[in-house]
Amino acid sequence: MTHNKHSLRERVQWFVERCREAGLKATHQRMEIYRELAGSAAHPDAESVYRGVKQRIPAISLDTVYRNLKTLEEHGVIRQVAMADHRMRFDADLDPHHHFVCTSCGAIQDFHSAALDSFAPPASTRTMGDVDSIHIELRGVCRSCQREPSRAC
Amino acid sequence: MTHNKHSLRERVQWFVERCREAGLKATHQRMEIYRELAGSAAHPDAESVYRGVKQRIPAISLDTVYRNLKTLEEHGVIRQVAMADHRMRFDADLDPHHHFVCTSCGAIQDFHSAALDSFAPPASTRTMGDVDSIHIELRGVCRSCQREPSRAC
DNA sequence: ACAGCATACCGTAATGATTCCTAACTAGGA
DNA sequence: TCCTAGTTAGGAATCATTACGGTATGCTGT
Repeated sequence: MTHNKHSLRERVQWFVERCREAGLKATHQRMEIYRELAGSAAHPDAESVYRGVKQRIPAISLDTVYRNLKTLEEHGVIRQVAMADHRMRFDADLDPHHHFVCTSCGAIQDFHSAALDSFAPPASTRTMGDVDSIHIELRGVCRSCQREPSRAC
Repeated sequence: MTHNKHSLRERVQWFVERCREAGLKATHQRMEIYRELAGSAAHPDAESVYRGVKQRIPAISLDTVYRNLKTLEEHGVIRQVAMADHRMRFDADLDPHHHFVCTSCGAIQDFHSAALDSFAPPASTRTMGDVDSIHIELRGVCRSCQREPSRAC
């Protein structure tokens, strides 16, 4: 299930074009890594992406997954989402959106908010530096965890 | 330099009371760890706290620092700040505030926003869970790094 | 001040996520 | 097809973080 208005096929095609522009080779492994990420709404970590891709490319190396996630992030094709459980997660959706993070199980859900999209940094941040991106996160306990406090989602 | 309206002495005193309430012993090491954190506006990671405390308690163990930071976080006395560079940083300021993160040197600066403090989560998040807090992160390059791109802040 | 008990401490070893190394391989252009 | 810079696989290395075992210390009641 995708979490984007474009089909997975369209997004992979878009991805290939971005790779060309960036001078990156559109290798089989690289495309499958992107496809795995774009096809998941769970904001998976590197290990999860690895497991998913491994089903289609059994010989894939974990390092290849890490290397490509890092490369793609550097080129702005995907985003990193920092979590408190010292695992980095990734997101292939570059459209403006925000995250609801469950402080109990760590699950991340996307949501949209026109009010937040139009948030302007207060004047007090001017002296700190130039803002490139804004990252908004709501924290709370998700419904599943409210029902079953012991279990992970 | 503190980043809080209360003096360091007041905050340590408050900390000791919170420890008592939580049934935690207010040991020398624990207090120094908190003091180190509360006295810094740099949101240090565990290693930095360790180095700072070590100047006053040379025999302190790195594990003691990690264990106490974790314990204090579990008791809500300090907060964890997740970073994309797979190191967790800590913050002794529990008042609502947000962060400007330099993508070049990793420095974190606090800022406040009354508008966000009173922000009401959109209806679409109702089904996800109950929102406890809103956390905003601005990413960009800080003034120091703009001047000296090569050096860390 | 002192005993008893739980908790916290230290040093070190282990774990888990991430990155490095390098020889072999591949995409994409000439 | 051929060349070559970029990429991969696999294992070893690194870094942050946590677990363990033995010892020491803070707290409570005497």
